[in-house]
Amino acid sequence: MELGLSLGEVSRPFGGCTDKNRSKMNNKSLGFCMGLGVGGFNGRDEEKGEQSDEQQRNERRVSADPPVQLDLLPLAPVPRNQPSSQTGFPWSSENGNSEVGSRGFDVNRLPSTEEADDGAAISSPNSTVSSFQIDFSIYRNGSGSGSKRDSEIAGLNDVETERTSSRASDEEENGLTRKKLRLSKEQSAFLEESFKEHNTLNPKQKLALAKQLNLRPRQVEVWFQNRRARTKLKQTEVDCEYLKRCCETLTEENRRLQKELQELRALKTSHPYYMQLPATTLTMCPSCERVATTNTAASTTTNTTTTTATTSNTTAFSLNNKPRFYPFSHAHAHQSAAS
DNA sequence: ATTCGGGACCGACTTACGTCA
DNA sequence: ACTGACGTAAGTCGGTCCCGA
Repeated sequence: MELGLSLGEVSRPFGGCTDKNRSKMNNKSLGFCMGLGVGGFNGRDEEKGEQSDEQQRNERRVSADPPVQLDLLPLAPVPRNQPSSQTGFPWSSENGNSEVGSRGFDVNRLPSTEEADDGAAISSPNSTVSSFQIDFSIYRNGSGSGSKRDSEIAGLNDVETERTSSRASDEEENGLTRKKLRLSKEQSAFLEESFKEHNTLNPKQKLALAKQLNLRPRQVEVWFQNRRARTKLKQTEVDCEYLKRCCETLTEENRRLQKELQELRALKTSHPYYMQLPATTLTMCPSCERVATTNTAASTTTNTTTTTATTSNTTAFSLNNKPRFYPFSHAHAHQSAAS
């Protein structure tokens, strides 16, 4: 059994928040998503025919123990298709233009040797690179708006690039562990955008991204893995904070109810005949949410007012926001007036 | 139809590097 | 210049799934 909470940009935290579901909720909505996994969800095989094996495998994994999902906060709509159209991800365009186009900055790799790294699919006639080309080379000469640090990070000049590449390749050739190299700001931003589109990659997407960013497919894969891990960690922290607040709220509610119970017991003690009412049917006014008895005992309703009914719905965890019913019903001025 | 081995992928955990205060 | 904290790229391990023999 799984209890899942997600707050913020929900990135498929558990089965109920699948990409598909989220796309129905204006995709990357900001919202709160709470789930209780009880198993038995059965609607995951729809539209499988249009998905790659990888996507299907991902969905199977995610929905293995799908929860009952509860969205607690309104979801802020985000215009659909914007990221896709702006960034032109390879998998979001099928115009068949397989031209590689611009060359990326070479941070970590020797492009000539990388093609064979994860298979030869890059040069496939069905390459999805197509219109996905962004000329990252504009960042290389430091003419952008970046600071000195930015230009150091993002705009590796040719000398640095050459040095970096040769260093990496030298170490790889020597069989040593390759030094960890930071992705450029633009590479990270681009990966980030694609992550917003798909937080998992199929092999096609991975290869296309790798080619576009001039990275090894393995680097793209690792980046997405780490990105998912970071998202999950962040989400856990947020959920933790939220649950903490919920706990505090419930503690406060509990304390108040205990106090109220004491008061009611005291009331019962001081008015021993107060509870000796015949069985009644409790009804509630929809406007003021106060309760009154409706049978012959209705005439016995009192004007005693407690704070309970009016405060119960201020609690975050009041069940379904339904007011509670108390046998010590409140006086119902307009109800009696109507009768 | 079932079993088994291999490959691909993932999450979790860890390591190590780069950056910054 | 040095150092510790932090972010993150990358390695490792175990689990799952799929596919073909």
